[in-house]
Amino acid sequence: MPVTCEHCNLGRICIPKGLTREEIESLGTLVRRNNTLPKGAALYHAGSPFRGVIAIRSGSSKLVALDKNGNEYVVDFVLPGELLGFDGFSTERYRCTAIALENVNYCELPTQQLEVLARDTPSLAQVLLQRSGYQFDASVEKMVLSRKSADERVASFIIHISERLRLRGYASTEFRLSMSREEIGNYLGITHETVSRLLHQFQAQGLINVKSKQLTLLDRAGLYRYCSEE
Amino acid sequence: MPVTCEHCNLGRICIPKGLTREEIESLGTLVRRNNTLPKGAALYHAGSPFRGVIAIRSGSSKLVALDKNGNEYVVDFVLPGELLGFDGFSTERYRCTAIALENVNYCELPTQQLEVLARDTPSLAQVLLQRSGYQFDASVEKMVLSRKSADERVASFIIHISERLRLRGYASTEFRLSMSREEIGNYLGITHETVSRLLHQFQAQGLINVKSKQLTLLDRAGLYRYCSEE
DNA sequence: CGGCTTGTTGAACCCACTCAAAGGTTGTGG
DNA sequence: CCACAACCTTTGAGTGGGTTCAACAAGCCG
Repeated sequence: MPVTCEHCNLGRICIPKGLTREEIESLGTLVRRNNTLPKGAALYHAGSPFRGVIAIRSGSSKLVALDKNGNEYVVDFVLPGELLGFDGFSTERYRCTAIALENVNYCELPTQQLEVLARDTPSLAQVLLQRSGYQFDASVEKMVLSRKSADERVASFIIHISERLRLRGYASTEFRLSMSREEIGNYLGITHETVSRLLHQFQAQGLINVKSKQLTLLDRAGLYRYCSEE
Repeated sequence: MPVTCEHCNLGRICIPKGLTREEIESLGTLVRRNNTLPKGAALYHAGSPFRGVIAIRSGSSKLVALDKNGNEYVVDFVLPGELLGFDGFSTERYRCTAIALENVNYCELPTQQLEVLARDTPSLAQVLLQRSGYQFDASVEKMVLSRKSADERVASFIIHISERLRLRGYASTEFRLSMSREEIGNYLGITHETVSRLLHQFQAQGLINVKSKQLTLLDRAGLYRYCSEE
């Protein structure tokens, strides 16, 4: 069976959601499917021209922004089945750099096609606007999180990753953190030492099990209690 | 002269930017113009159904999110000429509550019209996607800011407000901070005491002049030097 | 004018950072 | 397949920026 949008196992969560069968078929003819990149490679670079929206089929990625002093800021992680590229819509150039955290397989919906398609398929515009809105919602959550203490941040991070994996049909109580402690800390606005300390504190409390990058959720409710107690 | 989109002094920065004359005219027939709300009133409430996109014509507003404990988080300030409502696109319900910081006059582009219009006017979808993308860019900037020290945050805040006012044709070196110290601190992720201390430190250094809510920028370059020194 | 919200200033404290050093893991080349 | 190097992770001890708590001053509105 060919790898088409119609038969893709990401169908329910990727762009096609909300489109008719016909629309998905015409979408399928425009998408550049089955691209691969090795760990550490960039899906796109900050400042380069907007190419389109990308869907991660397998592997994962981080979205990093650089400030004028060259400091890296991890803005987001992208898990399998999730979209990226929304940081290129406003200025036609990407605001961030997207780096593969492990080997990735992805699909690309090029801009030119996107404009044509949005004209012929009004619901695609709706879907894209909706997805773009998700980004805003996510940024609100992150803002709220950035006012919390370090343990709340780490607890929320684990729960959040777990939820996102579950939503996409992956194991949600036992998974691999493909990013380093440094990257987690950068993302959460704390140091990697603090991340390490808290992961081991949670383990000592029997909430999780960590062995290097492998994580097992033992007591979701217990961990959840950390996510915004008074 | 009637208050139409075509003749609005916000034309260059509001939604119409990028649309043709004909498109602006048809937009004008759908927009609900010249609404007013008193200080403290809500333009919309978190959880209520998405009504559409709103453009502030005069006055200003804050966008606040509530967490499950009822804590308020100031997510953004909206100045005259700026748009709000993007927090409603993804779930069809607003994620945040928008409160007027002073009496506001605003225009509203209702959803139903928006869908009709997006079908007939592909470039409107483009414009909305672009505006939605701006929101993402802004959230990246905020994330970067949230890793900085308190003085960098306050300095950046002043510069940022000033820039936005300048962009829209208002005085950029002498203006009123329509929000309280508490709200600034909440927005920046620091306490109101720290905001107060830093404003007065900047004044002591001759960078600004503050008298209650009135602010004068004396040394933009000097202030800018705070915005991300090593 | 009086009461109330908002803003300012001081002093003590605490959480997360910094610095440092030891232990693990991963990948590469001999 | 082992050895080495580079990187990542863990753990400890001391420090500091911003918070907290508290008291007072200044606007603001009835």
